[in-house]
Amino acid sequence: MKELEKTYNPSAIEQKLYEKWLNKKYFHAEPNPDKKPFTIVMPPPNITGQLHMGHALDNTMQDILTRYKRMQGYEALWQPGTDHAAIATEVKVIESLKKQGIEKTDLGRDGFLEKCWDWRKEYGGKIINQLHKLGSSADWDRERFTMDEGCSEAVEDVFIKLYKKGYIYKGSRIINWCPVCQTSISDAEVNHEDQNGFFWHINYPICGEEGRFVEIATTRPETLLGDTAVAVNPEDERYQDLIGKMLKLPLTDREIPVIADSYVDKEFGTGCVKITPAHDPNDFEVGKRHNLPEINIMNDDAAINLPGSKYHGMDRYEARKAMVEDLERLGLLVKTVPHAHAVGIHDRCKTTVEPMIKPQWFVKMEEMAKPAIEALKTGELKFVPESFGKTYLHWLVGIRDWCISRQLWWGHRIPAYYCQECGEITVAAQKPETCPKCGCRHVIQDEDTLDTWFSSALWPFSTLGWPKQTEDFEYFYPTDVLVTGYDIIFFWVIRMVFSGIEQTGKIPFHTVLIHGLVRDSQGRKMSKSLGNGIDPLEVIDKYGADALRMTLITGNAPGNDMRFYWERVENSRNFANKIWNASRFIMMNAEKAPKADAELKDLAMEDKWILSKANALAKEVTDNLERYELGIALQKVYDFVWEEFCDWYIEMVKPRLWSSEDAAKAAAVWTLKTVLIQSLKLLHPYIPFVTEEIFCNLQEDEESIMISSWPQYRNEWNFPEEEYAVETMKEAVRAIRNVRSSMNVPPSKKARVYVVSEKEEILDIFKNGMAFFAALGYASQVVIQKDKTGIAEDAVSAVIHQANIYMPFAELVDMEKEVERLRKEEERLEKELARVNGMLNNEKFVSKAPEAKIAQEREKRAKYSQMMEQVKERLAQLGQ
RNA sequence: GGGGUCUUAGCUCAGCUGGGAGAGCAUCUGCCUUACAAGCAGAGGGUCAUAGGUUCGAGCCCUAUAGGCCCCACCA
Repeated sequence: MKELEKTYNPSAIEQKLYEKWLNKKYFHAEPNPDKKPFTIVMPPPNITGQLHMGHALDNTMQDILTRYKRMQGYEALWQPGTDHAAIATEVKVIESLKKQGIEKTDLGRDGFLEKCWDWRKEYGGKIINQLHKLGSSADWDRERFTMDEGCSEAVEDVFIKLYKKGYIYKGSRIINWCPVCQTSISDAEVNHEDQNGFFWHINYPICGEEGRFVEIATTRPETLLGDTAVAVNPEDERYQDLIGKMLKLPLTDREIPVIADSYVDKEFGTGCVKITPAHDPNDFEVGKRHNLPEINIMNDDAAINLPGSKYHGMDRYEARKAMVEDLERLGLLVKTVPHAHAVGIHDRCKTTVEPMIKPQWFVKMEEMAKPAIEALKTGELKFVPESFGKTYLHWLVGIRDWCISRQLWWGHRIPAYYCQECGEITVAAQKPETCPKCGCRHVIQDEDTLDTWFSSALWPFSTLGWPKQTEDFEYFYPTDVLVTGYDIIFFWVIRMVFSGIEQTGKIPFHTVLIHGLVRDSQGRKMSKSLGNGIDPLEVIDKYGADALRMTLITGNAPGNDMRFYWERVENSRNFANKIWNASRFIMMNAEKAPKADAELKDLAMEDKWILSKANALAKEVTDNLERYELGIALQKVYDFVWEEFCDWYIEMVKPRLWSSEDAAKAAAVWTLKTVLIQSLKLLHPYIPFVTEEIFCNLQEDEESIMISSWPQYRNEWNFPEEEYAVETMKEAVRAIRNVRSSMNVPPSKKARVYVVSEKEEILDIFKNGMAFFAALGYASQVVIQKDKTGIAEDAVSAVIHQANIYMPFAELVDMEKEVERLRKEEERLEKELARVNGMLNNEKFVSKAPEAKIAQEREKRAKYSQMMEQVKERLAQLGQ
C-alpha cells in the first residue's frame, strides 16, 4: 500500500486514470449473450458546440447510470456521437467565410460543403475531448456523426419509406420563414415573444359609396399590400349589409371583397379583419375556405416585392413606416393605439419570422402521433418526473404537420428528383438516369436539405447500424434510458418516439429522465450575451471533475432547475478530500496491523454496527438509483461516509488500533477496509476518479473499481442488536459532550464518567464499548454500576434512556446550568409525551392505524416516560 | 386564453408509497484531539404561502386564493 498525499489533488490523477480506462477498453461494449444489455444514447452535441453546464449535467447523469449498471454486471453501452446541427453550423461557416471576404454563393454548393466538412473536422471533436475531462465512460470506439455514411443511409431509407407510405408530401403551404437565415423553419423553432407594438386602425373605402369606410385594425400594416379580402363575423349585426360588397384597397389600385367568416372575433378590434393569405397563417386558412387569391408581396429577405409599387424594394419595416405616413396623408389612418402582442422569433437568430407561402416538404403527423401517445398512456414509456409526460402529450395531441425541408446546403439533401420536362417527382436513394415517366434525361435533385431533427429522430437506432439488422441493433435496441433537458422534449423526444415506433416497431427507450437548467447564482439562465456562464472546464481545473459532477447532482431533483454556486463546488471538493483522508488513515493503520483476515465472529460490537449500517445503505442506494433518484442516493452515501463512518466509527476504532491486541486490530482493519471499499463502490458512479485512485492504492491486486461488482445486501451483515447498542452509546456520548460544552469544559480536561443503570443489558453494552466510550466522552475513567454508590452529590448529570450519566467536576460544578439543562430536557420530553399520548389515547388511531405503527408509538411512550421519571428524580435531588 | 410547476431555517435547495421537519452555505461557542482546519465538538434558527376539505394522522392527497417561474396558443 502506498502512502497518500495529505490533501487530495485531482488534477494530478484525473488524466492518468482516464487514459488508463481508455487503454483498458473499459468503456467498450459488445453484444454478449451472457449478459443483459443496458443502453443509453448520448444526445449528440452540436459540432459547433463547446461544453457548457447543461452538457456537464446531462452527461454526468448518463455516466452515473452507465457506470452503475456496468458494475451491476450489465453489458452497458453508452453510445456517443455528434450532430451536424444544420442551420447552426451553416451560419457559423458562413460567418467565418465572411471574415475572409467570401460569400457562400461564391463557393457554390460543393465548395461550401467542403468548408463545412473542414469545420466538422476541426471542431467536431472539441466537445468530445471536453467530455473526456468530465470522466464520461461512453464507448468512444462507437462514436457516430449524424451525417456519417450509416446515419445518412438511415435518413434516406426513412424518407423514402415515409414518402411511399404517403406520410411525407410536398405542398405549397404557409410556413415560418426566417428572412436572415433565408430558410423555412418548423413551428418548434419559433418562439413567441410579447412585444410592445401598435394597432393601426385604417379605413378601407367602400366602392360606390362615397365617404363610407370599413375600419380595420392591424399590427402589420405593410401586409396590406397583399390583402385579398376583409372578413367580418357572419353573425355580426353591424356589418350584415357589407358582406359581398367591394372595398378599395388603399395604396393600391385593387378592389377586394368583404367576406363572412366565423374565424373573426366580433369583440376584438373593430370586428373587421384584413385577410392576407400569403402572409398570415390564419388568413391563409380563411383564404382557402373562400378561394381567395394569394399575393406574395415579399422577397426572401422580407423586402417588399411589388414591381410598380412605390414600396418595391423597401425592407418590411421601412415600408411599414412609409405606408403609415401615406395613409395618414390620405386621411385613411383613423388612429394608432399602443398594443402588446406576440411576435414570432426565430430561436437561433432572434429575427422576426415572416409567414410565407412556399413549396416545402412535410411529414404528416396524425397517424404517427397515435402510437406515440398510446405508448405513454399504457406506461410503456415513462417520464421521470412523471409530470413531463403531460408536456409530451400536449405536444403530440393536435400536433401539426412537420415542415422538414430547409433551404440550406449543410445537411441531408432531400432524395427527391424532378423531371424538368414533365415535372415528375421521383423519390429514391439514387438519382434516376432518366425520368421514369417521360424517359428524358433532364432530372435534377431537390435543392433543399432536411431539418436537422429529422436525423436526430433516428439516433437511437441509426447509431446501432439500422436499417441493417446488425448484431448491435438486435442486442442493444431498444435502449433503456434517455437523459435530456425539458427544453428539448418537443424537438427531439417525441420525434424519436414516433420514429422509433414507425421504423422499428418498438419505442426507442422505456424511460426519459428529465433534468432542468443550470442557472447562475442569481437564478438567471447562463448565456453568452449576459456573460454569466461558468465554464465547466474551469471548475474541473480548479476543483476536479469529481467535485463538479457531485455539485451538479447534489440537492437536485429530476426536472428542477438548479443554481450554480462556487461554495457548493467547494463542499463537494471537501467531501472528496474527506474520503481521501479517511482512506489515508486506514492505509496508515493497515500497514501496522497484522495481515490476518478477520472473521465475522471476531468482530467487535462497533464493527458489526457499521457493517450493518453499510449493508442497509447498499440496499437503499440501489433502490434509489433504480428509481433514478440520483441526488437522494448520493446524499445518503455522503451522510453515511462523513457522519457515521468518519465522525463516529473511525473515532471508535482508534483505541483498538493503538492497542497491542492483534486480533482486535485485525478485526478493526478488516472492517475499516470493507466498509470503505463498499462506500467507494457506491460513490464511484458519482465521483469516479477519486474512488478509483483510492481503490487501487488500497488493494494492489485490484485492477479497477470500474469493473468491480456493485454492493449487494447480505443477510449475514444485518446486526440489529449491535445497532441498538451502539446507538445507545452514541446517545450517551452526545449527552456528555453537550454537558461539557454548555459548561465550557475543554477536551483536554478529562473527567471521570459514571454510567448508572438498573438494567443489566445496558451495563453490558457500556462494558463492551468501554474503550471507545472513554475516548469519545473525554473520560479519564469510566465507572459502570447499578446505583449511585460513591458518586458525589454535586456531580453533573445527564439522562439517557434507561441510564444516568454522572460526571464529578469538582471545581466546575454549575448547578444552575444543570437545572437549566434538565428543565429543557423535561420540556422536550413533555412535548414528545404529549404527542405520543395524543395518538395512543385516540381510540380511532388505535383501531385504524397499522399495528406496527401503534407498537412503535407504544415503545416510544415507554422510553420517554422512563426518561421523564429519571429527569424528575434528578431535579428532585437537586432540590427543584 | 389554455396547461404545467413552484412557494419548507437568513440564502440555495432536498424531503422517496401521508406516520416524530433535513442538508450545504451563513451565524454563534469551544477546540491546531497523532486521517482531514478543505477539519472536530456543540448551539441557535422553520404556524412547511394563505383558507378550507379528506384522513386516526397532511410539508406530502383534494378544492379555492395570492404571488413567482416555465411552456403552449392564430386573437388580427
